Amino acid sequence: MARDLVRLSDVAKAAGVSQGTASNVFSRPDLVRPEVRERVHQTARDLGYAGPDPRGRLLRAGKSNAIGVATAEPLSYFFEDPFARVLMQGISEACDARGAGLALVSARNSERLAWNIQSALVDGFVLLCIENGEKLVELTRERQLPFVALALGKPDDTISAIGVDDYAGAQMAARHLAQLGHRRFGILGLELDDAHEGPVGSAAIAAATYSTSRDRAYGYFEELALYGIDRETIPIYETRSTAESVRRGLDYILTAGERPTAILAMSDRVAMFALEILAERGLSVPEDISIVGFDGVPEAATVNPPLTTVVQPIAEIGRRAVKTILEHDGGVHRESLPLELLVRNSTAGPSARS
Amino acid sequence: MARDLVRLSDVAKAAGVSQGTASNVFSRPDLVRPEVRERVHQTARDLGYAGPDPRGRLLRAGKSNAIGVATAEPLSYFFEDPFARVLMQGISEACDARGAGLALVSARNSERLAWNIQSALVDGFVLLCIENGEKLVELTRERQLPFVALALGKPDDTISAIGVDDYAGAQMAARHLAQLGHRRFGILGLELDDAHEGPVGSAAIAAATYSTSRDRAYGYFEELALYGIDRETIPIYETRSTAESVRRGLDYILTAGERPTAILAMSDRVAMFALEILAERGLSVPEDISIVGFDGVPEAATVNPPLTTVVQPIAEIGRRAVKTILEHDGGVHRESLPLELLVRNSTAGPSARS
DNA sequence: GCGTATGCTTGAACCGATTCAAGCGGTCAT
DNA sequence: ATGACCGCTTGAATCGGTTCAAGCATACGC
Repeated sequence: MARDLVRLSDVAKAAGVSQGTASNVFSRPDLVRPEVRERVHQTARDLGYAGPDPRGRLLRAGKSNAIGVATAEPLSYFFEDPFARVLMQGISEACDARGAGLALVSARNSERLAWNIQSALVDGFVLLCIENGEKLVELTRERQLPFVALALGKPDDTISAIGVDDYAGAQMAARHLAQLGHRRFGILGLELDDAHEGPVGSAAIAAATYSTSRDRAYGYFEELALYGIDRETIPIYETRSTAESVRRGLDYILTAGERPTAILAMSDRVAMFALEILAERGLSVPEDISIVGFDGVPEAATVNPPLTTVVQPIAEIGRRAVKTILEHDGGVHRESLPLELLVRNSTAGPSARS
Repeated sequence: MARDLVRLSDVAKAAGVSQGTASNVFSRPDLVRPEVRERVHQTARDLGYAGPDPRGRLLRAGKSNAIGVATAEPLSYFFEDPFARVLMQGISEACDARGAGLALVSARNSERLAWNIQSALVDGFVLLCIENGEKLVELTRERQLPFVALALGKPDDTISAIGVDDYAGAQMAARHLAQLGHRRFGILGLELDDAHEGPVGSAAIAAATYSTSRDRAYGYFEELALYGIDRETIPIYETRSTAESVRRGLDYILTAGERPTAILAMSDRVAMFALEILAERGLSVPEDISIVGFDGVPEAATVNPPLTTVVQPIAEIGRRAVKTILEHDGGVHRESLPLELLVRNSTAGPSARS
């Protein structure tokens, strides 16, 4: 009924103490004589006081004791996407441990996103730069709060960021396949620029907005070059991480030249779609074709066949991000975490029939 | 560097306008003459003003434009548990649509939980009462904000709640099995009270703290009674939703009397654990034994065999919860959503060999 | 030239707490 | 008896905005 009618000053007045004392009763009880303390508590109860309003406290204290995780995807992304989920587990673990709250910030349209970022009651941001990462960084920077970018597209030394060595990871994947004896490859890539899909050449890669895709591509190329494979002969298709997009990508890759015996996928998600589609077409993995993913999401272990992939320490990235925001409060902090190749059953040597 | 040094009043002073006007420049630009507006903006830029601080606005406006989702589980629960994830998808969808923010509130120990609830900057709470639900309700009630309880243990007409008709759902499950011809059952239950596990009888069920478990049990019983099955002959084991617990439950159920031909599980999670354990023991489902779950989480469709289950409109529950908080601001709002039996492959008629 | 409508701008009140220097009564040591 | 000190309480300042009634030009109609 009577919402928020009674405030600390009302309680103080009714109990016959100063507001300062009343405040102490709730925030620093040991400073108040037990007798007075009890009287104030009783008065508060009688009046139906809801306890110190965090809004007032916030203004005074300055800190909201919560961190925000922002992305340009819809909010449900946090609960759906395998990568995001593992990341959030790391983040929430770190928040739990530090007693910090967690606010999810996002929006589809950029106007609302801007507003949400401006008005989020947090002490810092973790930025999930999946798509439209630069916009996100720009908006957050205006807020003048500490933030750390994850998987940022463009490397920008002026902002804190935590990431992985995409280049080295891609090399591991390529090396694994090359050592298995593969010589004909196809690449299922991620977005190089916003809203694009299709076959791409070296030029497009060099001009990529997102360094993640570019670095992975270069890692593949450089490693394969050691085995005498010319990058120009490798079909590469930029997908949009949807089943349909991967289907088109596979079509292209499998028919662009002589059929590859191995596929390098830039994410587990893409690799898993590819697995399904290959099965539909009667191609068996790894007998007919090998495939290696990237990311190391949990689902990759349970698909059929279990996916060989380059695993990122996803949860650890999340933990470090929180730590960075809460502790490294001052300057720029950049960190690159190691990657690891996890060989499962989606890769094998090229068989005679290929 | 210079953090938060410049405030609206500084900008106003520097630009030679009143603070009121400066405020309008940012919040209601159309009220200010373009020329002045531009001058203020320019001054703000020169001074490095970060824009109106949400803390100040919050205090004045009263609304934080965010809802909190609280539970007594650790924060990572939101990203791990299948039920919670689908629920959060519904919640986040509704928040997105209304432009509301989302804050996750939780803590393992109840002291911290209390603090987190008291200090959360939100306009209302959705309470995920999994465990320790009453404590959660009590803490939230003190805050005097609108809230709605989900899956509340004890029915309490004085609080808003959204749930499902557990009783009817359980009936559907039991009826399905009975009509298939089953006459010997075992029940894998959920918690009746905190921190308990083991075989239970009618008395314990009647005295349950959590109505969810009780209602489901009664639904099973009443329906089976129609087929002449005495509830006292049905072994029922209260599990704790872990693999080990389910293993012990299964041990009990399978050996308490003549082996059942069908198992009624009070959650998909429990049913899925049971599926694994039965497979280990060489019992095939549904040939040797049928099993039906409860909840309808997405994973239930992909296990082997796909699980017959009673599906809850989980995401819809989430959506309605948000709607209730944001719109039904005043009184108590109680709602019960319909359940549906989804027959997949974990159930069949009892075979000759059983 | 006068009254009035129009359109910005101002100044002050207010949102709900926390904090801290100063005050005050009483105790203790000398 | 005096001064130092202790423990609790007070009052006022502060946090950073928003809002609204009132004020002040300027332009307009007649």
